[in-house]
Amino acid sequence: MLKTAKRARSAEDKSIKRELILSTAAELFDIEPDALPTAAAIASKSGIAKGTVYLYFKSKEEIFLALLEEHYQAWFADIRSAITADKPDSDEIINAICHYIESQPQFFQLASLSSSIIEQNVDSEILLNFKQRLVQIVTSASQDLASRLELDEHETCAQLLMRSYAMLIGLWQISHPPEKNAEILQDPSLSLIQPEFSLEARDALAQLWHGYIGQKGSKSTGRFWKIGNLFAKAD
Amino acid sequence: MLKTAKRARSAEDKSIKRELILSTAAELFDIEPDALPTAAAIASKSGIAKGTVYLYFKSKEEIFLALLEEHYQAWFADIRSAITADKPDSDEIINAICHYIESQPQFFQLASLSSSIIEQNVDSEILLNFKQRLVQIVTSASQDLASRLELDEHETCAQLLMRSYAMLIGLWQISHPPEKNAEILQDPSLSLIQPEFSLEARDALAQLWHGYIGQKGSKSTGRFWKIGNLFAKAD
Amino acid sequence: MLKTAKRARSAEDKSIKRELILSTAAELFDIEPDALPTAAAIASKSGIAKGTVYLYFKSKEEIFLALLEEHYQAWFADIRSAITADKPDSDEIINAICHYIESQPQFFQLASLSSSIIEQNVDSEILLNFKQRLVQIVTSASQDLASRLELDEHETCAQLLMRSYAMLIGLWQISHPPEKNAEILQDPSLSLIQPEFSLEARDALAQLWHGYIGQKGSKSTGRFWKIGNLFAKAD
Amino acid sequence: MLKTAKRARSAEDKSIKRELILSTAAELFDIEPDALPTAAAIASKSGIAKGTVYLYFKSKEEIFLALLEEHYQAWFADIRSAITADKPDSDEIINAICHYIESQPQFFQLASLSSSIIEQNVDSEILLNFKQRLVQIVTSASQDLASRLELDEHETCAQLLMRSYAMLIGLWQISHPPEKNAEILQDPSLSLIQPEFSLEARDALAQLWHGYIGQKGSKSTGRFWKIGNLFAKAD
DNA sequence: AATGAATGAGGATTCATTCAT
DNA sequence: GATGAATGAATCCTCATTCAT
Repeated sequence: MLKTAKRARSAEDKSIKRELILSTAAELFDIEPDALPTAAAIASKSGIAKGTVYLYFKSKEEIFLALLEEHYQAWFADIRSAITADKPDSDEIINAICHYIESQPQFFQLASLSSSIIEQNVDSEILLNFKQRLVQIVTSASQDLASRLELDEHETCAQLLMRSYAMLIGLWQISHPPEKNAEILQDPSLSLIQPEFSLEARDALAQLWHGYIGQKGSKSTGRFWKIGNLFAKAD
Repeated sequence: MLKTAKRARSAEDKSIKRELILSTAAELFDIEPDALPTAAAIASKSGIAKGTVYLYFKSKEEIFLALLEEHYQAWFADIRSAITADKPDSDEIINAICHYIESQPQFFQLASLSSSIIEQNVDSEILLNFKQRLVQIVTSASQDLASRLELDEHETCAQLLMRSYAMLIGLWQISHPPEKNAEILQDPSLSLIQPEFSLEARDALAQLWHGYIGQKGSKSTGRFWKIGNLFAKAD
Repeated sequence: MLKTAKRARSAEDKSIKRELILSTAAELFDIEPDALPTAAAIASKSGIAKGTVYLYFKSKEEIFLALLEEHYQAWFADIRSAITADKPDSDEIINAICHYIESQPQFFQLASLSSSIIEQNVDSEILLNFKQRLVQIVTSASQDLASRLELDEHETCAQLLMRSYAMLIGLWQISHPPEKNAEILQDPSLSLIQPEFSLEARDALAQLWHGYIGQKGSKSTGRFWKIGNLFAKAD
Repeated sequence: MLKTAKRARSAEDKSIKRELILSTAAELFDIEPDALPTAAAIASKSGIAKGTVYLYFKSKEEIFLALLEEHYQAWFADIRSAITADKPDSDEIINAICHYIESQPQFFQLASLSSSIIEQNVDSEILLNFKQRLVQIVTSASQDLASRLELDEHETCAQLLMRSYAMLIGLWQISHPPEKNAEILQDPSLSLIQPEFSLEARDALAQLWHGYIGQKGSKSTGRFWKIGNLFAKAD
């Protein structure tokens, strides 16, 4: 009993320490969001030895991959919980999608470094596992969403979510230049290629989803969807 | 190892040398597309001295910003030239958009490093100028496109192009993991979150543009557009 | 005649250009007095081509050696002209010595880089010539001073000047930390090892010269010197 | 190439390694006294990795600042220990001052680079701390010296030491041209402005201290001092 | 498990000087 | 004489990761 208790507590300790590393990494990244904090900084700020960090993560980037995974999970959870109506209209969905991104700017800031920096330095297998879990998350959310929308094809729903993600991450990168240059690039002459994220995101998503409804939904009666203003003319 | 004229006195000579640096940088980046080649490699492969590179570009990243600008220009030129019909339908436009991206994978590979790496290390003012020129390019192309489509609002057209770009860059990053991990991530279980770029891009663009037509075009007679299959129901 | 005229003007042109280089170098050094300006900066600011600079000076440091020589000349000229009285007292002499140093801070700023930086990169022969001319300047000034003081041994006078110079250059270096650190080193706790130059210089010189009078002057009647306050007790 | 204990865990081990770096830096500087050795050279000659050097010192210049501090400490210690007599005369003091400088030419060679090179590249705070410790050393030595001389004003004593230092560092720079030019500058025509250090230093110091006694000491009975030859006439 | 000392590969950039034009 | 394009040596420091303790 003692041993299990001890083991259990030890496992808990481990988990706590892991979370400590993650949260410290997150904090530091928030302070300087244009680059991943150094392993030394994470160790020192969390009060853990550098070597210890590497007992919990095989590489620095793995820390941020884990952080990113938490964000993906939280994002989809947020989407699911935000869609309260049984038959949400597109505005509701879009709001749900944007809510977490806007309230947790770290998410997309990190996601924007994913392909260029993080994935470069993560063990292939770890990355595969990460992506497979991600598929689960997306799939599960899509099924949920599809059922709420009383749609049969949850794959299409998943695809729509992925396209939304792609569009959003693209818009994020366009609209968030490195802090160092942020000020000078505020210039209004650039508004076309550097839009304000929130507005543009919602509008662009509405367009994308409208296209979806136009393509796929038109075959249906359209009753499934309470179409928001933007979509009013689509019928 | 190429030997050019000993000294570039004329503006033309200088331009040639500048292009030599750019093309060498491009070549090297093609060989290892996950990171920018080193300044030393670029110099040595061009057959010029390291210091000379810095006569033509203030930093290594500026080389790649210039390369990227060439790609943007070529892209929009390609789009404009590919749209031959007076009143192109959406398929034609989408094909035009995708053509250059597909035939010049370097373009998006580089563009994906733009915000995370290139813009970080480029002088603010240079970056501002670059972006202002980019606005010109986009604006000009939008006006051209709008006139061909007999649309009044070229701003909307520009916006649509930007959204298309955002979506495409997002899809590119999703579908192109670092070479190092490419093989293991071929796993079909990941197809949802790692689609084949070309197909997905065209389909997603169609959806986006369809949404545009649905939203904006519905006000018009719709005769302006020869809507492709995907849009068949939109009439 | 034409030729000589031309030659003369050309020689004058040359001299003008040389002076232009020197004055530009001086200006730039004033702006950032902790390091020698670059050859490129001097060329560009003076509107002369980089290569041309090297037609007038064999190395960058030679420019500053020449500038330094001008300062030495001006300094000794200033000393001689400032000592108006026929039999100057020590205060007068000390004031004369300090006047130029205080009004031309560039002089000692440059002189402080002389042994560690300038002389390192100057051709041996040039340096020898420079120093030989310097000896002339010092000797001549000493003779003048000695005669005014009605002293026979001008060598001692020269030696005294050299010691004064050594003390002053040492004090200058102690009291002028690099600009970058100047603020933080203002701390009054450091006043002992970082005195205010002007006050300390005058006081220290007085002490040194008093020592001279004590040693050498005591043999004399003392009538040669109108001893200032500081020396009042020495009689 | 020396091999020390693999890892310096204890404070003592670390101190040993730190000293290893310092002594290696000193050795290399002795070999080429006109410039600071490179970080790579120090590392390689100590048999440790480059990165390790930066565990012990934040910058290369900090190494030499530390070395300089050791010299200052040793110098003042030497002065104090060399003055054995209870009431030392000025010769004794001057000998004490000169002894270390002459036996450790590295000291002044380094000190001559201090303001122009070392202090430029050292963190402000480090430099402040260094100087504050230096004040302590000087103060403590002055008090000791003042008490031995049965003088009340140890501040004056400190000031005198500082002036002596200033004079000596100035004389050192004048009399020690860069090795590269040393030979050609041996020319006897330059003896006036390039004296032999040891002789000139002692004589100049004597003069300075004599001036001190003349100014300050004259008020006293003079019995405190066994005045050497040079001062004989001052009474 | 934890530590933190040690590693050492890795790369951009500056700038005095030269020399082809 | 003038130019300014070309050169390329020279070097510091960071930081992810390992491994002896």
